[in-house]
Amino acid sequence: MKLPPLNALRVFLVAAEHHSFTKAGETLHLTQGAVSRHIQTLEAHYGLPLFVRQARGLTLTPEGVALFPAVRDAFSRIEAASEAISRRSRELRVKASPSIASRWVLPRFTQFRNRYPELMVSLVTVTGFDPNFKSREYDISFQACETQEPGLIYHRLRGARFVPVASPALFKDKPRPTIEQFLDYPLLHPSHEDQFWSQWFALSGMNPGSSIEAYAFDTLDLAITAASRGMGITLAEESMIADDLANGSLVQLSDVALVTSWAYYLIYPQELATLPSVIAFRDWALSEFSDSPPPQATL
Amino acid sequence: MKLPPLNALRVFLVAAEHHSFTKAGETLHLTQGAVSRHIQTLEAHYGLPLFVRQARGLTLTPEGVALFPAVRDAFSRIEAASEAISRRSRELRVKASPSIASRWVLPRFTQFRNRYPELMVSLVTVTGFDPNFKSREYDISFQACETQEPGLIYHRLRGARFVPVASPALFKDKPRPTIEQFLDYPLLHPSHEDQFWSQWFALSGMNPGSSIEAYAFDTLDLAITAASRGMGITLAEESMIADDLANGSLVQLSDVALVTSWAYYLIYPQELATLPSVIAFRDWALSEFSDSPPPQATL
DNA sequence: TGTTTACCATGCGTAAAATTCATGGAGCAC
DNA sequence: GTGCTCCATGAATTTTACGCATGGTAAACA
Repeated sequence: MKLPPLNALRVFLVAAEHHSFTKAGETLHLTQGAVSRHIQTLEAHYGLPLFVRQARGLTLTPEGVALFPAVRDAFSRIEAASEAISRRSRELRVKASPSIASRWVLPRFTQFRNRYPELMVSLVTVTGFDPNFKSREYDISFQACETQEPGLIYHRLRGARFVPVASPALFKDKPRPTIEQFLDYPLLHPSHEDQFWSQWFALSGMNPGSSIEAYAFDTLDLAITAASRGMGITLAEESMIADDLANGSLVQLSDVALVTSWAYYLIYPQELATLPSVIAFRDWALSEFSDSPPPQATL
Repeated sequence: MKLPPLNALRVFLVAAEHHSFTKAGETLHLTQGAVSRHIQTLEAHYGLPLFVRQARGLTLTPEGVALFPAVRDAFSRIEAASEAISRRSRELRVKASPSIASRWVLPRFTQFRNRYPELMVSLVTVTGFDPNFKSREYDISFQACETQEPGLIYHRLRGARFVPVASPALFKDKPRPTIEQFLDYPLLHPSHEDQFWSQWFALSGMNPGSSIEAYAFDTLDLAITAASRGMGITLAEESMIADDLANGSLVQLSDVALVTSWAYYLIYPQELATLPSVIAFRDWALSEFSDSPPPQATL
């Protein structure tokens, strides 16, 4: 393949559009002389003139006329493809369940946006999980799961540990309840399905039998919010209540923690692994949401 | 318009085709390091990787995959257009009538081809004249004419001057005929239409009346050829018989020359005036077929 | 007609970019 | 481990691009 000098071609394109070397130079932030030389280079390459230089403006030779649309189309094709892949590197859609979004991600999100101001990060809080990212509604996902799908990359963030918490206002002047006294209060359940409370009581050495009555909530987040408003005692995932414990809106009522078989992961498709936006978010998320130290809110 | 570095794009294209920087370097006559740097430039421009470097071969990232066909198509578009206009600069189709072709052009044609070996020159000998070059069957034309069409460029080569010639063998041992004795021999007429012989006799001060019987030929060339074979006396255009006079196959029988109102021109469309091939041929033809000195054959 | 004006061309010096060379390092095969 | 094959990279060099200033030309102007 014997291509003409490509930079000269771009100069040719602009000069042909302007019918002027001088104006082309202004557009390209070049001097008129530089434009003239580029055109000369191109004309030397083809061995024929592309412009007819007249004192009264510049016109294209038939060869220049033939070349012009090809160059214009070629460059606009490159421009379109470049624009498409550039956009992908600047945008990032992060998916998280409502609980994780409000309790984990949102408190730290501004920090990330400040560190990477050129990234257009958006938070998607669809419930449910598209296991293969087929819908392409998001690029990277915070997700609790037990099994792994092929084609996806999983970074384990932390296991889930549930501890009992309640608003201090719930007890007013009374002392905080012992485990045995939990049943005197409304028990809030962070799920409709899992039997967190009975598992936790079993772990504590109690067997309350079928006497557990709990108000079930859709999400972990709602149960925590309800508890902090004094509606009762809930089991809360440890990493989600750092803020509330710190500002006193919740108190932890026991050190007994229910550890689930599943864990929280950061997940993204293998083919996005090279995107700088994905890499940046992954590295940041792994350092922020890592296992050992319960994360501190940094608003 | 914000285009990526174009030379780097070409390197990217070749590297993507070879799945190897080293092989791309060989193809492009560059070192492997230079290719590596070009790719780095491009990746820095986009802010994302285009290749996945593995010890076992090179693969494209999804962004590289997206970019590849656009670059390939864009460059092949440029290449096609370049090829088209390059070909136009290397090819030249010269039109001449059979007479001019065989008597003027052909004897000197090899000289031109030797001087411009890169030009693909072809000789088109259609009879008749497409006055506006509309058929596009030829680029430049030797043509006898009186009027000029707009949009065409005319270079006058020489007026036509007809003188009587014959083969010396026609007269054997007899002396060459005087003008009065011409009628004793067959008169060959180089045209079906024009009355060259009667005009020429008038010019010589003779009035042979209607007694002129002439064998008419289609072209000037045929009449000359017939005369050189001893078939009779013909009027021949001066510039077409230099060879024959020089090698003795024809002798000129009088200095009286019939000058026509028309002349021979070299003609080409204005829009081809910038083509180097046209310019080269025009300059050569003007010096070769110029008016004053009767051209010498240079085979 | 002479002058101005608006172009493009070009010689020269400099700044920037491309390229090479030599070397280093990482993964794979044996 | 050892060799092999790639790609990355620091430093030096060559090449190229560029700006500046100037010159030339043809149209427009007055």
